[in-house]
This record gives sequence, structure tokens and C-alpha cells, in this order.
Amino acid sequence: MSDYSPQTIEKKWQQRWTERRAFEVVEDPSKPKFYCLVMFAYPSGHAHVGHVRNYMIGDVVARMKRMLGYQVIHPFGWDAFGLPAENAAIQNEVHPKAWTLDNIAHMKGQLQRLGISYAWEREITTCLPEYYRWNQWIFLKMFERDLAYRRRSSVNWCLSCQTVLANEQVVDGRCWRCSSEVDLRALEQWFLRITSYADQLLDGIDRLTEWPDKVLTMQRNWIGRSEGARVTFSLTGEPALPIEVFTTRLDTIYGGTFVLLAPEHALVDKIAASMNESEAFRKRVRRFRAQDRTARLTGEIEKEGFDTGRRATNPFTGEDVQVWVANFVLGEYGTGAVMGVPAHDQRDFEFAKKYDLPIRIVIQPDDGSAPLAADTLQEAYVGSGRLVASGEFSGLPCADARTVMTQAAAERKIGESTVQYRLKDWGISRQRYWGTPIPIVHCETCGLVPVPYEELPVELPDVTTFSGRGDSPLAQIPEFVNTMCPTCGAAARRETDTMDTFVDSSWYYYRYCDPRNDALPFDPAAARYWAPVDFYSGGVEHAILHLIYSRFFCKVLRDLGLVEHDEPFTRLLTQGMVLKDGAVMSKSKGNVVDPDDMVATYGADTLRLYEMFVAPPEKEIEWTDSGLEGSFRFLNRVWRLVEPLAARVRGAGPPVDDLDDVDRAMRRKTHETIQRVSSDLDPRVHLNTAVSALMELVNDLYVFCDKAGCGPRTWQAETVEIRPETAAVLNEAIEALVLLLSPFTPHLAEELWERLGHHDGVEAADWPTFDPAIAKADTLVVPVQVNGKVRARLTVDAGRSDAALEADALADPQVHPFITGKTVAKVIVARGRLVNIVVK
RNA sequence: GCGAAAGUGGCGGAACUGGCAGACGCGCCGGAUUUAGGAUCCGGUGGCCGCAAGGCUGUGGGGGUUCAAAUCCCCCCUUUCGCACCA
Repeated sequence: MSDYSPQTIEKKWQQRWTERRAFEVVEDPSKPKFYCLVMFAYPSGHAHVGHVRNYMIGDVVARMKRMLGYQVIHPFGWDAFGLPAENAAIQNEVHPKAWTLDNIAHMKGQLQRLGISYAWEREITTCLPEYYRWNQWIFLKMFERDLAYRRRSSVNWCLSCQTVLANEQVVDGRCWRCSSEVDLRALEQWFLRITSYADQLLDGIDRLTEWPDKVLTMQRNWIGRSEGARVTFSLTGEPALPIEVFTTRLDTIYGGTFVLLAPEHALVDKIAASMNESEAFRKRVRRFRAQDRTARLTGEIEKEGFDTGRRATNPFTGEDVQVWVANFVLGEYGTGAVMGVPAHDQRDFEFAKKYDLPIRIVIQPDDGSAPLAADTLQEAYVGSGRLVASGEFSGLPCADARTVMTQAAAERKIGESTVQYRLKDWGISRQRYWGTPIPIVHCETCGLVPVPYEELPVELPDVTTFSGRGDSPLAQIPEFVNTMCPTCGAAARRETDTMDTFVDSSWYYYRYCDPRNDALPFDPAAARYWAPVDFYSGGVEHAILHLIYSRFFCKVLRDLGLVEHDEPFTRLLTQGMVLKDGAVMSKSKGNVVDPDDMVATYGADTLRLYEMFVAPPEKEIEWTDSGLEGSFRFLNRVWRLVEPLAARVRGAGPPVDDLDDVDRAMRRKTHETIQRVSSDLDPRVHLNTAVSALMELVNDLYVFCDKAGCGPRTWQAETVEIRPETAAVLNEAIEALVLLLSPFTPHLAEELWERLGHHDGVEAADWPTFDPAIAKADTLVVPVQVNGKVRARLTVDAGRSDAALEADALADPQVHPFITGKTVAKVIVARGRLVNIVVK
């Protein structure tokens, strides 16, 4: 008997898989397809055991689906543009491209040593012109449809990364990648009009039934749709300008006793300009504008305001109300101005109390509670009821009033119904080098001119020195910047910003379907076969970054006629992180575990099994060396059992029907295990319980072999003769074990499968099937309870009737003391599983 | 503050539509084998009482529904995550 030597067999099978092109696939309309995808990797240098957990989860799913007869596409690639490469270039004087490609080579080796079954021939790398060319192509299509546009606006600026960030990339006022502070800057920038898909993105959420609720909630919150109305107040005096406000409570407008402007509101400057002595006023405005942005956004600052001295007419009451500037009104939401209804909005109530502004009740609750009075009001009444003191609308219920009053506003041309979103257009300009050049030329006469499609890609020039500071590095390269206008031929300048790398990742899963296409991003026919992605696994940190951008791109590509579905990812699994010493693994914390070290010591199969077994995939896991050793022990146990037996039982043929009790019990366990593992893996992905079922099977096989005299613990087991009936049972059990184990530990499974006499590769084998009749136990142990407490156990035939069970239970000697002298009130027999005797 | 998820042995975790709580693994204890250690194999392992048979108790805390609750309902505590002046 040989020892289990993962180093030898893993190398052997990885080589065979490559030679056989075992995981490469083409479209095959005769078979059902399955698209299994894991989020592609940023090539940071080294993958750690936390990163690869996700790849191993995907691999279990892909390998199982393959064995179930699906045409499985399971690709991998590299999210290869981005700042770390550029920062590394600045620090180490390596070119970002060299740095990135070296990292990719290293990490690819790491993944290959883990035996992940990727279709490597479909590998994509986003920093290569053959990929980012299609970013440019899609961008131009969007530009044509006015989905990509340029505008000057206030944008998030990361002080450390020295570039603009999209709203989604700012977390609690800080940069999502480097956690440094983010400022607001007014810059001219490129945006993608994701807001024109806001409703589709929101409505689509209801159809994403196989996504975690948590992610859907986050997306709903992020889109932040609210229905309401815009109404126009008008400033009295000179200049007589309109003030548009957005409200979701038009029904309360008769209680609108003041108007609040955000410090950033354009009117604030105009009012200042119309003043004689404006300096004190401007100073107060500047103070508000300078207040910490995060604190303003999160409401952590004190609500303050000041009177502009101007008045505006409430279009419904005709009354003139005060106009104030308030620091809690957000310039970037709605119209940047709100009506103050202190009786029915808590913020306005506090503001009115502080500055002694009038409070007028216009809604009275209709739930029978006491009527509200302005002078005794302790807090705003935000509930529903009926309108009072609201002119012709008095008496209407709130909800009806909103409809009627919106109509009235529209007729009188003082307002209209609108839907407001929290979602903003996606700012994609980045003032950095290592990204996709935006394919636009600035011409003095023609304006913004798209680079013609036939001139794509606009390649990144080869920059050799990186300062890392200042404006876009591309702007420093005259050969790149200076060009001719494609329309008029005059001298013109190229756009020097590059695209956000989230553009690259918004559609890469389609490129895998047809990765070498040089006429289109991908052939629509290929996408029709493979897409949408059936199973997508990755970190929850992308809940409202990559996952919302991708949904947006999917809809755009659908409208461009490239795909036919509405949602890109049918099922989403958000995998838990791997912690060490209670913290997420990271280079800076110095707590990373390198998979290569684990592979060298225990083998890839042990690492894979451990990470799949220790917790459900969605949960985070705490790395423990002893747990890893447990998995190694189990695989050795499998080896010691199967390896010496393989040659002796192979080809034994199917077990006969007429088995003795011991053989039949073993066979039952085999079929039950197939059933359990199959249902644990699909559709649920309960990988940990699937593994535990396999451990039970192995435990039972040890006992079984011991009885048969051929087990690992038997002295001179090799010379003991195995009965043919038993050999057949063993062969069936061992083959099932190897097949069921193969998605988890493919190398070990391949080796044993070969030793069992199969030469086509375990990945090409059929997933084992079970016979429910065999899997079913023929005797059951039925607990008997008296008043809910277990007092005895009955061993009975599986088919025993409920009536017979009741009689057995009442006659049982162990039950007897608990029922004698008492009245049996009721006996419940729960579907042959349990008997409960109720006594008084 | 609002919302969601979770809370089960020393630890990671099982338990399908309410029906034997603690599968499986780690750790620990005991035994076999061994010169010894390691490895391996076998057995035990929620707590309390008991030599034992057995009994009592037990899924964050408290109440409730039910013949029966880790599971359903109400209140509270803790943790994690998300949202957070969005008018």
C-alpha cells in the first residue's frame, strides 16, 4: 500500500487536465448550458486563502454541474487596470503593465496549483487593448445615445488617489479603496446616465428572486426612489426669481410657513448680489459651505440657519413667507430648496422652534386621537389624517389630497408631479494613467468629437515616469494629446481622462462568451447561448458597486441589441470572508496565509476541503490550522480505505437484490449519501453539510470493512477473501464516494477513479444516482414521549401503521411507569416518526 | 434613531414544511498498538445528581401559542451588517 501523496498526484492531474483541455467548452445546443462565474480578480500580486475561497466555491458548483450533464462555462480573468499598479510604478519604478502582467502570471500559477477547473483559453485581461477597445466601443455607443455626456459639476475628489470618485465609491465620506478623505470639487467630467435606467433597475429587483435579500435592500436604498411634486414658490421683490422645491407631502403645503435654501443653492449667490451690504451674509454662507461634508450628510451637525431677509409667495396660500438658508438642506438632492412645514416635518419643527417661525397645523389625525394644537405641539405630526385650514382641499384625506393637489398645481402651472432618486449619474472620468482612454477628441470648432470606430482602440501611450501628482498623466504627453479632429481635420486635443475601472467589470462576463472577437465586444449568438450567468459568487462589498453597474450595462447592451435578457446574474451568492486572528486577511496586517504554503504542506485538496467544510459559503470563517489538519486526516482516511481496495473490488458489477443485513445496510448508506450530497449541492449550496455526509459514509465504510475483514484496521487485510456480494456493495459505495468527493477534492478523486479502472477522467463521469427505495431505511427507531418527554424508543419496520405504533407505545415496559395510575388523554403519532402520549 | 440578519457544548457548526437538540469536524479524556513519541485504530465527551440503572436540566433572557418550540408570536438584551437630516 502506498501513502497518500498529494504533491505527486496533484501535479499529475493538473497536467492531464491541461493536455486533455478538460474544461474548455464550446456552444452545444443539444445540451443545457450552465454559466458558473466568480468575480474576476484584481492582480494585486498574491492571492491568499481568503480570495481563493470564492474560486473553490465556484469550482465545486462548476464540477458538479458538469457531471450532471450541463455544458458548463467556467471562465476566469483579470480586472487589470487600476491605481495600485500606478502607485507601484511610482514607488518601485516598474511600468504598471509589467507590474500587472507579472502579478497575473504569479496568481494564475497559484490558481492552477489549486486545480480550479477554469476554461483558461477564455481568460481575459482588461488592461490589454484587445479588451479595452470594447470599453471604448460601448462608450461611443452610449455617447451616440446620449447615455454618456460631459458636464461640469461638483464631484468627489480623493485627496490620496488624486482622482475623482463616483458616488458609489465614497463610503461614509471616505474613499472606498484607500479610506482617505474625499473633498468636493467642481470639475468638468464624463458621466454615464445610469439615472435614465433608475426605474428599470428598481423594478428589476423584484425579479431577482435568487439574490440575497440583503443585497436587494441595499440596491433599493441606493436607488432611493421617492414620488412627490415640484412646486414653485416665487421670490418677491427684485429680482423676482422662482424657487422650485421638491416635496413628497404636497398635502401639507398650506402649513408651509417658510422656505429653506441649501447653502450651495444658486439663488443664494444671486440674493447676495442684490444686497447693499452683503459681506456679513456671504460670510455666513461660506461658513455653512465649509462645514464638514460628512457631518452634513449624516446629520451630525447642529441644524442652523439664517434669514435672507427676502420673502417668497406660497403658491397655494398666496401668502408671503420667509426665505432662510439652512445647513441641513442638501444642495445635491432634489432642487436644493425645500418648503418648511414645521407642524408635519420633524426637522422643520425643530428649526421653527429654534428660530421662532410660525407653526400651522394642516393635518388632523383621523384615528380618533385628540386634535392637535399648534401651541401645544411637542413634535411634528408626520402621520396621516385629514386636511384642515387648507382652503378648498380641507377635509380630504392626505393621500387623496396629494393626488388632487398635484393635479391642481399642474393646471395652475405652479408645479407638477415628479419622481426623485437618490441615485446619481455615474461619474467615470479618472485623472490617472492606468485605465481605458476615453475615445473623444476636443475640437475648437466641432466640440466633442467621437473617435471613429475604425480607429479604435485609442491605445494608452507608453509612459515611463509617473509623478503621481497633478492632473491626468496623459495630458503630459504631447504625442498623445495632439491630434486631428476626425470631423474637420483641424488640430485638436484628445481627452486625457481615463475610465473608471468599474466600466471594465460591468460587462466582462459577456466577453468570456466570445473572448477573441475582433469585430464586436462579443457575438450576440454566443451570448444568447451562454448568458445570463446562472451562478455568480463574490464578495458582498460589491452590492452597490459592480452589481448595480453591471445591471445597468446589461440593460444598455440589451437596448443596443447585443443581449436579449434583462438581468445579467440569475443567482447570486455572497461568500463570507476568511479571517485570521479575528481580522480580515491583508498584507498590511501581516496575517495572510498563502495557498501555496498550504499546497506544499497538505496539498490543494486538503485546503479546498477545509474551506468548504468549516462553514456555509455565505458565512465568514476563522482560519485554524487544526481544522486544516482535520481535513488532511480525512483525506488520508479516504486514501487508506480506497487505495488498497480499489484493485480488489473494481468491476464487481451492481449489487444483487438479495443481500444480507450488513451488506444491505451499507448499500442503504451509499444511496442515502448520494441523495444527501446531491440535494445539499443543488439547488442549495450547502457545501459544509455535503462534506459531513461524505465523512459519515467513510466512517460507516470503516466499520463495514472491519466486519468484512478487509478494512484498514484489519491485520493482513489483503489476504482476506471478499465475498462477491460484498465486493459489489463495496465497489458501488467507493465509486459513489469518489464521484461525490470529486468536486471538492478533484485530484484525489481522479487518482482513485483511475485506480478503480476508469480512464476517462472523473470530471467526464456522470453524477451518481440513487434509488429512493434503497436509500430508505427498512427499520426505524421511533421515540415515544410521555407529555413531551422521551421515555422509550421503539425499533419497528418502516411500514408499520400509526395504529400499530400507538399500541406498541402504550404496551412498552419503559413507558409503563409513566402512564400507570394516570388517564391517557390523547396519543399523537406524527407521521411514523414519533409517538407522544398525553396523560393527566 | 430606522431596518435586516444572527445568538445552539470548550470551539467551528448540524437539525427539511414545529416532532429524538448537539450530525460532522476540531479540542479534550480513556483504551489498543508502540521501547518511547508521533501516526493510526477503537470508545467516551452539553450541564447537574448518581457506583450504576436512571433522573433532572438545557438552544441569549422573560412571557405566550401547541400534545410537542432552537424553529411560530410578543417584550427585552447582545452582536454583525445596511441605511441614516434624501424633504
